[in-house]
This record gives sequence, C-alpha cells and structure tokens, in this order.
Amino acid sequence: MRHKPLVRPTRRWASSVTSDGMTIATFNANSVRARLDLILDYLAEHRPDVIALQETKVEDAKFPAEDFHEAGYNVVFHGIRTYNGVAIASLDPPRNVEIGFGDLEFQADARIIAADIGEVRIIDTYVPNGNAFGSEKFAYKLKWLDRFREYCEGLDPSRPIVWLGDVNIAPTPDDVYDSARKLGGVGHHPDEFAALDAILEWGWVDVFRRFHSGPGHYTFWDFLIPNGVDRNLGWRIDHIYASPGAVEKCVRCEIDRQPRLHARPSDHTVVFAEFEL
DNA sequence: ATGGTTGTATAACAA
Repeated sequence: MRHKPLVRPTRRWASSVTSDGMTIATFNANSVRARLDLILDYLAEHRPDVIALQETKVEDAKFPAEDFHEAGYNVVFHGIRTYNGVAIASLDPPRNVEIGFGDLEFQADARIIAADIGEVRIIDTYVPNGNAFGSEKFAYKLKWLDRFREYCEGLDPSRPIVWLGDVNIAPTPDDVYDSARKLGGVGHHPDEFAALDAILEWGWVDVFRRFHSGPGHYTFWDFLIPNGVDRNLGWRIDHIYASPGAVEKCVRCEIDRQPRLHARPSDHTVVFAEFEL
C-alpha cells in the first residue's frame, strides 16, 4: 500500500508568493466528513492560506486527509471518535505541529492543535461548550479556559501568532441575539467573560471588532430555532485573535454567511481575516 | 409549546 504522508510538501501557490498577504479562516464544521463537499467547495473558491477546523468528529485514522491533499492543501489533525476534534489545513506546509497543550493534561479531549505556517503560528481551539451553568461540563469549560490562559504564558507576544476557533463564548451584549435573556446561561455567563478576559490579558486582540461594531454579526445559528438564520437569531462565538506582534498586520476580518446557507450546513459559518504577513 | 435539528452511530448523547 502506498504511503500517505501526514504532511505533503506542496509548492507555494500564486496567492502566497505575491504580497497579497495571508488569509486565515476558521470553521466549526460539525463533522468534517459530513461537511467535506462544503469545505472542498469553499477551499476551491476562496483558496485561504489557512483554515482552522473544529468539531471534526473523527478519529485520526479516518480523517479524509487525501481529499485535502487533492485540493492542494496540507492538513494536520487531532481527533477522537464522535466528539470534538481539530484540524489545520494550509497551502504551505505546517512546521512545529503541537497536539494538545504540550503535556499530558487534557490530551484526550482533542481541542487544541498548533502549527507554524509561513512566519505565523496558528493556534486552533475548540473550547468546551459547557452544556449548562452549574453543570460539571461548565466547570470543565472554565478549567479548560484557565489551562489555555496558562498555555498562552509560554508564547512570545512579539511573534505573529493567531489564535482562532470556536470559543463558545459570546463576550459582549452585541455578540448574541438576546443578551438580556441569555445572560447567565452557557455561552454568555459572567464567569466565562472573566475566564476569557484573563486569557486576553496576554495581549490577544479580537480582530473582528477592529473592523465591525454593533450587534447582528453572528457566526453560529442554532439548528433548533426555526428560520434562525433568516431571523438572525445567532451568536458570535467563533473568533480570530491576533498577538500584539500580529494585530497591526491585520487588514480585514469578515464573517462569510454563505456556508451557513449551504445545503446540509454546519450550524456555524466561516470567519476569515487577512494579514499582511 | 420546556418543543425544535443534526451528527455519530445505531441507543443515547452532545451541541
């Protein structure tokens, strides 16, 4: 049987050779296999330099790596059966790939993967949902966020670093469709705001809010709400954060609603940012 | 209306 390398060397594509900069995207796929056609269509149309995926919901042996390779992308991934799972696909080959937090803690939950792409370090996270305030899973979410805060202490703020993914927190009243009603529930709880603030003290900047203000900019619309997308009953819980060394190089950040309007969509959509890197 | 949908995996569980 032919050997399939985890990382296939690819030549730089035209979009990377020119000074157009880097486009870095994030997408909670809600199963990479169920969303494979959608993802491949997106990559063919937009050719982002990097796309970070969450909720791949597949163990590594069954990850559809060859489909990414055929699309011209390298891909590294860390998954388990049924739940969670993260992946980074990129035009340029990833280097210094790190699975988990770099220790044995939280190894089994498959929620963080990092790699250098070009000169930028990409940190892709799937923050625990938390289920409900007061639950064991909510406590685990806060514990995980504190572990990530500690992880960030080991990073060099002067380096260009982009942290992105599903953070499962709508951090301000503008980031969820009915803040007054949602406040105190999972995803919009003061304990989560505090945990995120503690992480942001490192210097992370939510680049979407450098370019867009006010309510109504959402990245997730619950399947359970009838016509929730048309009614824009959503949450902005998929974020792209830049390090102090990268924030001034970010020239654009947008939410692309098209993937959420796709047939058989994820409940999330794509967010992307452009960096002069 | 304490509902509703989706994916995994094939019975519930997570979201």
